[in-house]
Amino acid sequence: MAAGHEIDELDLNIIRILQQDARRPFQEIARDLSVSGGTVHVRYNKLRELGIIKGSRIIVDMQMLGFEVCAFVGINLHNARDYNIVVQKLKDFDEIIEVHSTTGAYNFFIKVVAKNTRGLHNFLTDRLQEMPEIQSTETFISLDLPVDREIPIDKNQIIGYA
Amino acid sequence: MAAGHEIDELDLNIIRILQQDARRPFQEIARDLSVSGGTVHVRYNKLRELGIIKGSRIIVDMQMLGFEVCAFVGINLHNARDYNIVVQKLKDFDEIIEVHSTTGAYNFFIKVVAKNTRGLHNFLTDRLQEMPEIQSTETFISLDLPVDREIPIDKNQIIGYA
DNA sequence: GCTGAAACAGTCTCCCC
DNA sequence: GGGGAGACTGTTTCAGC
Repeated sequence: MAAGHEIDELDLNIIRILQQDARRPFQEIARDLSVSGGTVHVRYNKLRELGIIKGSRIIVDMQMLGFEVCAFVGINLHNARDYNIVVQKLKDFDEIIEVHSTTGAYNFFIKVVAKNTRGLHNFLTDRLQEMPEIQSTETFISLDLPVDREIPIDKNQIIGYA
Repeated sequence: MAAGHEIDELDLNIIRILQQDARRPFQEIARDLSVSGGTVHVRYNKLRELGIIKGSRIIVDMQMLGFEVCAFVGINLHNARDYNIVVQKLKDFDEIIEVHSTTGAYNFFIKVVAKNTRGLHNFLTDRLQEMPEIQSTETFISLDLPVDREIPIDKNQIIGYA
């Protein structure tokens, strides 16, 4: 990390709090951490500029929004050099919310949401498997998500951490 | 959905905006959507009470926080009825940020972060594969994440949506 | 169910230490 | 680099429609 941008325990505490609740007022955070609101603000801006904090999102209930099904799909290409073409095409499918390029048995690993199993089936057969670059796919439907949490930052495993 | 709690286009627009930036002031949202700040506030409270909005998180740069490696691990159990025991044990590993129970070739599919490949290797061999309930694992290291986005809610696929 | 106003609280900047 | 003051802005409640 660039000189003069070391991350300290205060930064980590701010991140830790905002990982639980991104809308938490800086003043409240300041009180919890026994610093002034201005300090929290300055640190937050620094973390955003450094790119450590990339943004924020509300967490929505997928099922209540009508997406009953979540699945992972392993994708094999005929030709690994179609990488960029395939990424571009995958981006155009709204159902796909993550595309990972992976080592191991698949070229890509994608996370997909669908309204129901029929929607997933249509997506897989009519759209994904129609792509000429794709050789084969394997689907894993997520039936339950017993653990879903943020990356732990308590461990001081920080680059540039003093 | 319970009567009297229909979700309308205004609710969806509020969700859509907050999915991009959870810290966006309600007043700004109100101006964008040509309603009063009070209305946005009431709608937000309703969506939280209904559980459609479950919370919010900042998005942090995993790599800058010292987690260089992200991987998916498919897990097979000797005995599917060890489900609960295994979930409990997996919860205790800080490296594991998602545990999915899946159909297909694996009983579980987990998402793991680690400091580096050595950390991942230690986790897999010394800790995960030491669990007696686990028969086998298969690891897919995520080398790149070209797509990472929120579930689309533009499509009116909402339960109870008028 | 929404608006607009009013009281309260938080943001954000800046100057001083 | 942090604290505190101050102007600005947002939050939250509520009477009135």
